Amino acid sequence: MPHHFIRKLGRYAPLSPDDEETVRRLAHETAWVDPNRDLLIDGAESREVCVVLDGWACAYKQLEDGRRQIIGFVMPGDACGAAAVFPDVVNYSVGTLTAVRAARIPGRALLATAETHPRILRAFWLDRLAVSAIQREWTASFGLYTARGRIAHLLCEIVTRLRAVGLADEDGCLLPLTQEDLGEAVGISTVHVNRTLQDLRASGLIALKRQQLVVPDFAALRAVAQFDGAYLRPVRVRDDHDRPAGIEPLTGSVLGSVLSS
Amino acid sequence: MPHHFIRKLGRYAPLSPDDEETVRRLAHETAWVDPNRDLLIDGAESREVCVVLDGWACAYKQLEDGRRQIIGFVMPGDACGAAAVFPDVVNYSVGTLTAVRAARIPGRALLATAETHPRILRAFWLDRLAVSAIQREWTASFGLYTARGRIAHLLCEIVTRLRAVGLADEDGCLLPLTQEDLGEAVGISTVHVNRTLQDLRASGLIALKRQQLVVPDFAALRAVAQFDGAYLRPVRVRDDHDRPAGIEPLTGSVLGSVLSS
DNA sequence: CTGCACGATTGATCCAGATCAATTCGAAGG
DNA sequence: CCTTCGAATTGATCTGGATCAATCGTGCAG
Repeated sequence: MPHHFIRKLGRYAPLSPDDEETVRRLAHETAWVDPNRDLLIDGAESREVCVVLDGWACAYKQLEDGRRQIIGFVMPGDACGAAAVFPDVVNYSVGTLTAVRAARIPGRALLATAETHPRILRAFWLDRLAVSAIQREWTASFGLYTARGRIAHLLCEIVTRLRAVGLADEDGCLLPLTQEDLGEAVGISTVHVNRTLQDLRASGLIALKRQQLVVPDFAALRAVAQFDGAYLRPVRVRDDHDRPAGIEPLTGSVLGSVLSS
Repeated sequence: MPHHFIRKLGRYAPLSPDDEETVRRLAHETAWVDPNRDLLIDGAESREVCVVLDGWACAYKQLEDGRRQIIGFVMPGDACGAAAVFPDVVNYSVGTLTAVRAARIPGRALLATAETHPRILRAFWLDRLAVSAIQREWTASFGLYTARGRIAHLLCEIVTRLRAVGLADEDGCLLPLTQEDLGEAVGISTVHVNRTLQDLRASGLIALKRQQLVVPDFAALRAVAQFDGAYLRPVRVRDDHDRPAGIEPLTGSVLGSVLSS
């Protein structure tokens, strides 16, 4: 079984066999969680990072009246919780959408590993930055596009992210979301999600049967969504020989002192 | 003249006089920038952090057809650019809304400082985390609330953030935004912004004349916006004596190795 | 096989907000 | 005082999407 978390991290920094083994050990203890359970609860203090290895979850905020807004999807290989490094109170929840196999990594263990495996930490941080970029993209998508565009945009994001972990092939992927989930994510009613999907289907942009999403012409869907996947591509960091004179790799003890303040 | 950047950082970590002096020196070289100029351009590579000391700017994304979406405001004391630590290509622009006094801190200088002044780095990071939290909040606000709620929510955010740097008093603040700016921020047409503001005024929730925003009853406005400012409050990080046994402050060289990969 | 439950689908109606088109106001400059 | 220009305001009309209310389809437990 491919390890989606390792594969994901590997996109951000080249991991040595030792790095990979270390990550595998960090996330070794896994457990299956039922659909519709919370992995992380709004307002709770979290000292560990939760890694989803299989299945889908979502970050969301919920109102007293029951309405909820999904603010991001957590897919195989994705991590969530605790701002990743600082023990902190999170101000959103993370709930499973399907059955999920998850690993909990104590912040302490992650930090200890960071000490000795800088590439792991780097990959982890870059992944967090990618999450921020996605969040910005959602904001823009909400403000600028109509239902059609928003859904198309979301589907582009999902396919692109799944491809990164090898869970989507050229022309589609598994999409274990109900139309209600989609609606809560893009901020439109279930009924309208249904009609919008029909519209996209009629335009030949997607096919969606059972939980199989097929995108016959990704470029066409991208055009509708005005989707530019650049924000999802791992940042290129220049090699050492490419670094301008004067910028030296730092060597002091930084992260530790920051945490202990 | 109060130094808003220092004041802002001081909220996240107690800064020693030396820390403060160091920040002051880092951000010493400032320049005034006209309104409607870009501090940061979408797609450009950035190796420095830009700190706004006075005036307002905004992060935004722009479409070919000219429409733009503001994805966040940059107010006195706020920093932007380059994911703060990693030299990187940014996928959004930052433009001034008013005249702005800004300082550019080379990533290199910031990192060197981080080495010797952990509290500064910590404050800086926590500030970045707060920005992420705000972004999540915007996503939720867009999906869940109607124009009235979104604008109320935005005003609550603005007042709360300005209070943190001493630029808002109990009952209001300066709001140097046009109705068009507001519209681009909450994803509503200018005309409707106008009508919504009138509505809020009629409800006695706000008064807005020239650029002065008055909020006679903040609690009432919060209620309309379902605004919970917890996400803007600096995270409490426990003191050393409060740390559970086994969690030691780390001391290895982490950040540097990460950057040099 | 039958009933059940949940998700997808459809139809009809209603409304928040967009869009288009003026008009008014206010501050700065001549 | 008069002009000008950007921003605020107002009115009229149009539409994307919400809402309410069924109905249909399908996998599943008894």
